[in-house]
Amino acid sequence: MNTQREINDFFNTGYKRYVPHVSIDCAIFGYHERQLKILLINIKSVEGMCLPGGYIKRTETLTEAAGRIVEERTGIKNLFLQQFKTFGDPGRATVRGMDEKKLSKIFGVRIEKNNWIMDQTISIGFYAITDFSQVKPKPDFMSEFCKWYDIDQLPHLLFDHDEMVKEALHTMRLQLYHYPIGINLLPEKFTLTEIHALYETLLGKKLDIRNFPKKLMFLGVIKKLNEKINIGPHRSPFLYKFDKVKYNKALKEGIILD
Amino acid sequence: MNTQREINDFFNTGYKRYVPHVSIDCAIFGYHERQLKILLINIKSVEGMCLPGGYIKRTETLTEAAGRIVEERTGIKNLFLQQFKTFGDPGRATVRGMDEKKLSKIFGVRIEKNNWIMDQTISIGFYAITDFSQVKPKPDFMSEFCKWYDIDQLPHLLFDHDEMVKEALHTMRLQLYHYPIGINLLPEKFTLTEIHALYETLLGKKLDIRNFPKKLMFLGVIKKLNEKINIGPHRSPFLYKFDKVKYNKALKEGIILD
DNA sequence: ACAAAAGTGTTCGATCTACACCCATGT
DNA sequence: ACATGGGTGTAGATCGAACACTTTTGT
Repeated sequence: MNTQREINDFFNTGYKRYVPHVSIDCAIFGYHERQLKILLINIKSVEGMCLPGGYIKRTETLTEAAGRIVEERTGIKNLFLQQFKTFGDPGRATVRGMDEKKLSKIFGVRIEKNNWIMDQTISIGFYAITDFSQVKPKPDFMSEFCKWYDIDQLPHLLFDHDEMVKEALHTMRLQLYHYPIGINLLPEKFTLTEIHALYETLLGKKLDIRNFPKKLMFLGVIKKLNEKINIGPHRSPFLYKFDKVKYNKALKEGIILD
Repeated sequence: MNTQREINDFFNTGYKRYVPHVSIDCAIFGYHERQLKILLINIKSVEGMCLPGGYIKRTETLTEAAGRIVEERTGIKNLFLQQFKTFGDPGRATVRGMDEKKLSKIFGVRIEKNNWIMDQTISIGFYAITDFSQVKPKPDFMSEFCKWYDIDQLPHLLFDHDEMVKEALHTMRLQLYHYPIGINLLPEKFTLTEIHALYETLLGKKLDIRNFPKKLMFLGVIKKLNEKINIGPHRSPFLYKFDKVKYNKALKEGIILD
């Protein structure tokens, strides 16, 4: 959605291609070297940031739509996506001082008060995680900025997106040991130290270095290789990789422990 | 929604009061004396059953809407309601042989192909549990039947409602020890045997009678009374009741064990 | 030899599971 | 006294948490 024509089409006839009144908002977490961030965008001429989102094409499943939205902002395909909650309280999406006149001006289209985009919207929350060092965030046509924010230095967000982030984080942390969320965040072969740092960062707490490998190996999604890597003036660590077979099984079914 | 006028209003101008393209479907579980059932309705002149559902008023929160839908079918207010998943795959709601002509005939209103009701809909799933012996199910204006079905003798359901039931059951069972779901299903004062039967039935598996009370007491949501009840030619069991304070706390926050 | 990071094993307590017998009550 | 359902305790296994020292490597 880059040309003016596409923008006009979106406002004028978008309701034919998209399901109106329903949107998807994505909490896209980014990890790299012990840092956890989240991708935020703004809305042109509106003060404040929010989660990237979009509408659902009438031909897409919800997960496909979320995947497309994530890909549009990050360029990354096939991320693991999880629906976490749907938000629809009345007034959730109102922004002070944002109306159809302002929008018309910003986007160069005549937008009426009854435009499909102006109506009440219910939003389905999805979360995903990727490696933020490999991502060049791309704003959508409605926004000027699209940037990674440190998870514990977030500004207050627009709409009900503070609550969305809270729920997304909570769900991600609950699921971390039940779904193989970690792939894509580490190189194909990685050390115990690396995956340990990853889990500590995602969970936001310390994990005992001696218990951690036991747990991971017990879950069975990673396996030790007979290979070491040279890391300079230190003992060379063994490499590990994800067990693709068990990993893909876990993606579909979750890791069931009882 | 009982008079013809209300029905006309619903099809003609319902989109003004309700959020179009979004519905709520409720898996209403019913428990009584070791039986677990679920409430199903039909759609006039359509073969097959499905979950009761409805639209969201523009002034309601999602949970309020779900509560109203549950109340309309059961007469019970203030049930514990939990959102479990949102469903929106394209084609999820198509029924063979159901079109605007047939609907027009059934409801005595002219319904055009572009009526708001005919468009693609995304549905938010909620579950609730009540005591089915206290409920006289009421069909809605679209259906002739509204009945309790035994959970393990369910027919195949319309739309994607087989999957909804599966997900609802799964979520309910996961949450059973984390939310105080059991109230409303037992008399105010109840015996260990009664609550034991309840949990076995909801979980669909045997629970050791000697370990079970320890767990429940440990969770702290019930407390033993210094009272017994006479049950005929047998030893008189003690009575228990829910600890309202801890119960309400758990309703809001969930029961956190770690 | 030293600095830096990797790697590893054991103990303790908590929790879960399995299991069988005596008690209270009304007829 | 008997039939019926109510109620209770313990031992063993498993799981999770806590904890400190030795090994490897390059300089």
